[in-house]
Amino acid sequence: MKENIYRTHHCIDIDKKMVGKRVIVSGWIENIRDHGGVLFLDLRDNTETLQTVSNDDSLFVGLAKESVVKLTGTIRERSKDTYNVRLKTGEVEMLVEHLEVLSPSLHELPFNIMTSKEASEELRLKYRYLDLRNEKVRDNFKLRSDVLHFLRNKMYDLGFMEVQTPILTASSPEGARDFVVPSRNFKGKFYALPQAPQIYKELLMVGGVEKYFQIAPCFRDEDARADRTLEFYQLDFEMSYVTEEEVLEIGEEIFYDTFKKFSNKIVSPRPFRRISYHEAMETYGTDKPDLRNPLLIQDVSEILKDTTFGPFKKSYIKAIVVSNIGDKSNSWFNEIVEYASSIGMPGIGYLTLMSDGSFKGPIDKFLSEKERDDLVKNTGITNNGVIFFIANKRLLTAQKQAGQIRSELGRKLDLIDNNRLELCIVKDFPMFLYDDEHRKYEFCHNPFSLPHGGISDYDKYEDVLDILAYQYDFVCNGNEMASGAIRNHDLDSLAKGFSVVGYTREEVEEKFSSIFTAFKYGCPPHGGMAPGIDRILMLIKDEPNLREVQAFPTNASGADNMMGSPSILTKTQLKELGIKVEVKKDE
RNA sequence: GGUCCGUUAGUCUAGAGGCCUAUGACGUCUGCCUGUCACGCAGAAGAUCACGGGUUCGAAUCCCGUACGGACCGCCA
Repeated sequence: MKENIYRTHHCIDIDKKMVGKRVIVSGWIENIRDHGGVLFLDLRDNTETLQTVSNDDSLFVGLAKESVVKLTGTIRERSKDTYNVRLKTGEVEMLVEHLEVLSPSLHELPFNIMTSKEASEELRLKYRYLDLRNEKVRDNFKLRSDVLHFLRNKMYDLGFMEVQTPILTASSPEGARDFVVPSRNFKGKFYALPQAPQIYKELLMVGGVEKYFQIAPCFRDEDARADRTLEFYQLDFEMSYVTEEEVLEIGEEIFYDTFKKFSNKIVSPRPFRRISYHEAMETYGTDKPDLRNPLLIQDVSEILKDTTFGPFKKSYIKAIVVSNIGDKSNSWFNEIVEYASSIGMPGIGYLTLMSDGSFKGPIDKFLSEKERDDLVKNTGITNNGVIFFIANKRLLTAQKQAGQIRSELGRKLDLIDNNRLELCIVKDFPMFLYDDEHRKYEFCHNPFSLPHGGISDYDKYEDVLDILAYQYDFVCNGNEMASGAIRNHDLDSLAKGFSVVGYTREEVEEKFSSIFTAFKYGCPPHGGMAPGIDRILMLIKDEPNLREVQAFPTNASGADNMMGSPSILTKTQLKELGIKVEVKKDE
């Protein structure tokens, strides 16, 4: 370590070899122990804690923990019986000759530094700088730094070029709400913060950057969740002249190598399983399946198509078979029923297969002999197993509810192996979904994705819902980790897609004029994706929420009580921007 | 926009209509202690039980509303 006026050494460098040397160290007072005649002061710096000692009762008087001090003294060996094996400096101590308070701390702290993770998140975020003094908290950011370093190196090694794209950009229709920034020079106009550098990276392809990447901040003005914050970072990349598989292989390398290097968990081997969106919805009831959960969803609509049980009639019926839980208590099953009710299911049927081959359960009396036989034959249920039935007249609802029941059963039965990182790739997303509520089509994912058959798909399929796109998500343990696509660079085809969701060609050309103009000058076929940095870190560190891996996050409502943001502007600021604020009072 | 959960000294927490003049631990302050290391011992201070209203003879405790915090649904191409 370089010497300066504050230190000749960091604590970590002080060991037996230093005995007899006069050193200067600076850092925080972690603790003071007064034994009457001998006093200990633990000094913590960025690297380690060092015990210092004085026989002068007056030297440490009035000092508050967490004050910043500079200590000058001589290193001496401790007697063997007072070694502290928990400190790397534990065989030595400093006999303090001089103490200088560089910056005192208040005597009473908002929380104990060493156990800050036990304090409420609200307090931790308000005093994040104190929280960060806890090495366990700071570890996440050391890891974040290491992962960013690793990813950046990897992208350079793979031949990608780092390009930084604007933070002040244009608001775009479709997608999430934009955060907007008023313009002073163009009164009444606004910049928007990027939800992702989507357009820019495609323009880079047009500009001849064949392999682009960026560790890009993304902003979305939507309500947060444990795994969703207003701003987050993506390893955004895009490549020219590639097929879907080639992009997926790069993605696999990034995820596999990163998890392998930084996590102790078992990482699923490459290649990751490819699962079509259709299969994911049918088998897992979600487009982000947790493959650690061994339970699978089966469709029994055909077997029960003539059922006499009212709630099953004319419905899509999904089944989940669980082995060996037939002897669970009534209250256990009641909890499942309650859970089903809590997610809006009118009820959930279940049957237990008894050793004599009969079923036990409230809906057994509605089954015909053939239905019973077919269920046993087709579902693979074994003695003492239970079939749960999830039925709904809408396919998507039946699938999603079955997915939620699958997750709940997995949790409740402790079927999730927390020591694994199970990755898969969900692909072949439909280009469009139908929004029942608003009675219109909408893009399933990204409007700029390429349909499998290009523009000809719009002629090939009578129903646009049948059009599949080169669109893919990387999923790990039930979390969406990355999203990407082979993009559509054919203007007619793009415009066709937008027309399905209700935009005229003119509107599209205007709203996306940059890309619609650029593509007229020769655009290489291209595709890419964007792994979420924060979620990768969250999984590696097993943190329950994203905020634990962000240095200064907002709270779950999007407010920052440390900085006081969002905040009001002064009248002068507003005037300069030409903005008048009218806050409607709720009545 | 909606649903659910929470809010008690600086911090974490006990508390289930009268045992509350509110428990314990940590922290803070004072004193004692020459080998501790989350030192120990003795003592002290520190809480309008988030706020407003209601029910009740009586509310930290039950009800309603508000604020704040969290999880989820909607939303997140």
